[in-house]
Amino acid sequence: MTTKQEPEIQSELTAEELNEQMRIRREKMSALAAEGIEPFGRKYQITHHAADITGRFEALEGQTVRLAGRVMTFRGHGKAAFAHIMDMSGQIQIYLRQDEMGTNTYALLDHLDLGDILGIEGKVFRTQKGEISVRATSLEFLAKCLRPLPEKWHGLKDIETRYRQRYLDLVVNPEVRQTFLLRSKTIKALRTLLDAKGFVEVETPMMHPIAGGAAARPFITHHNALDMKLYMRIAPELYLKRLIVGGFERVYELNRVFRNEGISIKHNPEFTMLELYQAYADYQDIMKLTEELIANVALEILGTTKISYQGREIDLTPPWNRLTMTEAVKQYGGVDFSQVKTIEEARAIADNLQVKYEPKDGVGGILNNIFEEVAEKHLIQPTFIIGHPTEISPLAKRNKENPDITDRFEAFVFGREIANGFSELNDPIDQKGRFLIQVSQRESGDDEAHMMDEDYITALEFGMPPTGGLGIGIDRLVMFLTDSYSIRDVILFPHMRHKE
RNA sequence: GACCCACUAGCUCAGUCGGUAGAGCACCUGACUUUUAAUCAGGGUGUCGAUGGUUCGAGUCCAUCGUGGGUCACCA
Repeated sequence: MTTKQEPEIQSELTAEELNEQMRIRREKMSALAAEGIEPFGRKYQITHHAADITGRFEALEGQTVRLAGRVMTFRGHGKAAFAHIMDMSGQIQIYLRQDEMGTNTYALLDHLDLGDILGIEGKVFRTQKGEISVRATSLEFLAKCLRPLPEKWHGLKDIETRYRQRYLDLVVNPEVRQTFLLRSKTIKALRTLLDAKGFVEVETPMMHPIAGGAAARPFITHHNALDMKLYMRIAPELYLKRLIVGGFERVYELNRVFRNEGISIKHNPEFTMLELYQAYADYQDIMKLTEELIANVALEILGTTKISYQGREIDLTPPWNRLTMTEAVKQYGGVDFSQVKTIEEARAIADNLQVKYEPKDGVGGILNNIFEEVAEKHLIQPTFIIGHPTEISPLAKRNKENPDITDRFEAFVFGREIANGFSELNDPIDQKGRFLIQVSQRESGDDEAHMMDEDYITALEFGMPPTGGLGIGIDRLVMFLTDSYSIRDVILFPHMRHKE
């Protein structure tokens, strides 16, 4: 005879693992259960949020309301008590009296802890000190909080804990909540603006057989059933342009891309990008669209196009300044690159300015390095840099007058690239040639060079209309709009090393 | 990847010259029916990030490691 053996599950923490406060909270939880009250309750129908009550006090005074939220403060006064509870909208004070709630219900407060989530029913009133409050008639435990919350006055400051346990950050640091609400509004505003212009939002693959559309190292994964290598996308560009070939004239995708690169205050391995493509437009049209989009989002979210970032005033009002890369290098580096024809001349100028370059860099690559070194940091006010070398722009259309540069722009704010766009290269012969150059660079060790994408060339051979395209780094945009120093402050769960 | 900084109670932080581990909030006990950083009386709850080393003695000095942050490199 065999008996089914239940595996012994060690789900509860041992007494040694619990500190005093956690132990006491668990005891209170057990005490509630012993009285037949579920410490982790069920559905609670609310009638109002905290801000509804404080905002419409005159209309609601004396009326019965139901609200729910987390207990943030508690002040006991014997047979009466005050608490603040916080919901999505904010906080409101609750006044509890033994004679109004009944001795039994009031006694439940003995088992209450800061952080517990309660449902409260009561009447709206104003205290003698003038605070709009709810006079509780009943109380329900919706979730017991078994761990002590961070301190009410100083909040949670430890950066590691704030990122690893973002929920705590959100509970105790109201400005963090604001930042992420603003992020959500920014993304919504962008969608609304684009939808109004006839752009269609699409979803293209995040797992690519060939990682294209940008110069970056990809994350590599594996499909078991097909036994094939896949790359997490570094950009949706080549798929979105296939849709332009297919007749979608205005498309956009606003979602995550993944780049296997370093982490910094400006870089997270996964970040959010808006990419859009507009058929029959060129980079000039897209520049106008870019400044209009960003200015309108700021207006929508902040009510102004003049923002303050890290103590600097930044005016996002269109039109933004436009400067060619060569002009920028002349203005900020004092060197005239317009007449440079040979690699030797370019290297000499770079050496003179102590700007580094690699053997693979041509005249255009060196110009770009110099630009980044001498000019970028000066571009505080919104500026479009245009006329990027063809060498560093393998997907952009050549300029009609000068085939060595492209009809491309990058938008800089506070010295940081915030957008990148160009007239798309729709000539399949030229595109194949550019890919071949990339492939040879890749073979000589540049693992950020493009891979050959024959299928994309085939798509172009069917004919892609002249098209303007744009990419906007949404995290960086949100950083500006929320005056956030680090990209981690606008990403809910930034990348962290696995602990333990 | 290099360099610099941080890591002490649940949280925010002190900790002198190497000599028994501290404060505020939170928590516990008691009082209190309009408080709001409630107040009053009492109570320190700790693997000082980890491991070695020096020393009679290490939170403190040294080394290595871990995690996080910053600067640089990298990332057009």
